[in-house]
Amino acid sequence: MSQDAINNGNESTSEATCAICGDKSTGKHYGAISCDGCKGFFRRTVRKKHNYMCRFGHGCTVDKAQRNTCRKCRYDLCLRKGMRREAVQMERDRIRIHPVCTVVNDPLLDQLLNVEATMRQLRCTVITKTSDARRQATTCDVTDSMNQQLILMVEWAKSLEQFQKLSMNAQIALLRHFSAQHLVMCAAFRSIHLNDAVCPKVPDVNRVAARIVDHLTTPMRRLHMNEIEYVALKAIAFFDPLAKGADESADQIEETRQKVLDSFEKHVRTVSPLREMPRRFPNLLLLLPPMLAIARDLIEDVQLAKLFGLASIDRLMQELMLPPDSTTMDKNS
Amino acid sequence: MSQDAINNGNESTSEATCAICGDKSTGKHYGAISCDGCKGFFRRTVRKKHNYMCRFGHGCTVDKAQRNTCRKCRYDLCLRKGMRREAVQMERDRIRIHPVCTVVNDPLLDQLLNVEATMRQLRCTVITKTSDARRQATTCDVTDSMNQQLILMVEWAKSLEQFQKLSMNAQIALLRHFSAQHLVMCAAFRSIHLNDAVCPKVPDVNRVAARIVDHLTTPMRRLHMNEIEYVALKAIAFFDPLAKGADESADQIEETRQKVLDSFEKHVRTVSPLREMPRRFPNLLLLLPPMLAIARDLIEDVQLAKLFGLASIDRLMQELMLPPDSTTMDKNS
DNA sequence: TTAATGAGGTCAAAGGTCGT
DNA sequence: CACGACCTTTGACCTCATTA
Repeated sequence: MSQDAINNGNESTSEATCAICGDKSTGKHYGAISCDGCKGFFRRTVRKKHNYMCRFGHGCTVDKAQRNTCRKCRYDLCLRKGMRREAVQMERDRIRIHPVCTVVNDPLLDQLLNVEATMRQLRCTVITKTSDARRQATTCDVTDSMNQQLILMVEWAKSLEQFQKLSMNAQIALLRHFSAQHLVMCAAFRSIHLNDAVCPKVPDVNRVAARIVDHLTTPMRRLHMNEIEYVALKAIAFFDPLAKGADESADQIEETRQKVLDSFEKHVRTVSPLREMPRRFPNLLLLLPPMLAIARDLIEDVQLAKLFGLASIDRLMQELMLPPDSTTMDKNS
Repeated sequence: MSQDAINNGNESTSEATCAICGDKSTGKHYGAISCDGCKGFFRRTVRKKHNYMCRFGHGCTVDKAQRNTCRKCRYDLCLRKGMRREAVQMERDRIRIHPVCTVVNDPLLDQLLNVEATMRQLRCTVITKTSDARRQATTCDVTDSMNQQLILMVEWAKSLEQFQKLSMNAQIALLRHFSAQHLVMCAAFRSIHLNDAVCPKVPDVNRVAARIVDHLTTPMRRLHMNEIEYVALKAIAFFDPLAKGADESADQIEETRQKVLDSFEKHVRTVSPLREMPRRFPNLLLLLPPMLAIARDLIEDVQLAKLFGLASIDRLMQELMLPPDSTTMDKNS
């Protein structure tokens, strides 16, 4: 009887009781019978490489009520009771990729998204109108496609009230400054869900296309960049107070940029609020330098192509992508 | 049906509204839908065992504007709306061990700062050795100065263990990729505390110099960028996994970049955690695109200068700043 | 084949922080 | 010192692959 009582007592405590804090256990975790609390605590500690310090004398009681009072003593006890750091695995992929927030609550991002949707519809129209017949992908097609994109960019900008309010000079400056970046950014983002390359196999643009995929699309994919983040980043790149010729409106442009930046940051924090993906926001911003680099190479390519008469550079492309001093003797200017 | 309607009506307001004061709620706290203010107020009250008394007639209005007028009535309303004292837990372990730190506690940033200090000392040596006599600022002096900076950059990189661990190819790739950016970044940051321009008045480099001041130094000044932030940003720009030729070591480089990014972000949050300067961190990162743009212009200028024989391009500069295929028929190569 | 086990992840509601 | 906007941690409750 007494033996039974003693055995049962021992059994029931060790089987159903957390070896660390005495709470109800949910099985063996990382090598020790423990509760969900101590399990989670140990995993987070190992994953985040936490280093705790005891503010008292390393003799803190670790029970259900006080286990959160000192993390150092709790962690030490985890180890002493048999938990092993190696048993904690690498972080896995998310199970549910944020089913929430399909809707944006931010009016600014909302506006940008709406404009983007309008442009997407418009693109179909423009594209079918311009290159109606199915031809093989030639350099000509590529420049055609670029021209369409540039037309769309102008339309896109014009539908932004923040752009409308600017002086004509500033508007032109921003468009010129952004045009190549726009092409690159569009191509990169649109290729996220594609398996193959961005562009048709034209050797001339192939170099740029490959870099877009390697330097932009791949990182975007890795970051699971979504459309909201895309429109926000595009607006930040577009409203550049340093754009050549926009000096007088720089403050106004900067103000818009800061507003978008603010909404952008809030959004990213909401979508991936966790320590799960820290650095997500800065990493999205770090897409901008390579984007700029590729855009500049694209401009050089276009200049070269023009120089050798390899591409049909139309008026808009000339105006937007090539430096003003390179303008050919144009009667209209 | 009608009940449902009524409930839904109530729900929608009670979901987003603090049951105690009517402010915007942040969820359920201690048993009642409430705002952060009432949540904090209730916790402090319970933890500190406060006993309030109403100086009026126990009929005080508790709304967003007047909730701080009478603590007794606010507390009573908390209870009446469903908050439970038992839901407030005991004090936990501190999250932040380091209260305030004027000194950098981050080993990574510490390392970068130390290397920077060493380089500063070294610079004096190099400069006095190379341009010992006081000559007037000529194009030659400018290229001399650039050469010195490049030598320093190589030394700087070599003292970083994260750099030493890389393959030779990757090391060269990073140095080549960064050289022009290094010149621009150094110049920009060193000019923060200067009143006049960065460079001597040589027309050739004047264009770049002016842009450095306008596009980088001025924003840096406005952001009150400090040295820690400078070394961190420099490291982030330097460890670029997309550097041409560093592909095999890209993962290693990316890892270093992410570590610096992490420390950088933590630092900025510590130094200006305030509502005062939100967006400080992203704005520091947004210095990178203009930095890159100017660096590329600088390279073009150097190429032009070389083409017209205007500058003495020495071996190191040739190796680091000019594209590999532009190498002149050099006996040594 | 199914139930149990122990990895993983989720997210509401606790916690704490720190400029005002 | 209190307030409250903002950020982190906790742990009850899930999913999933492997195993008995």
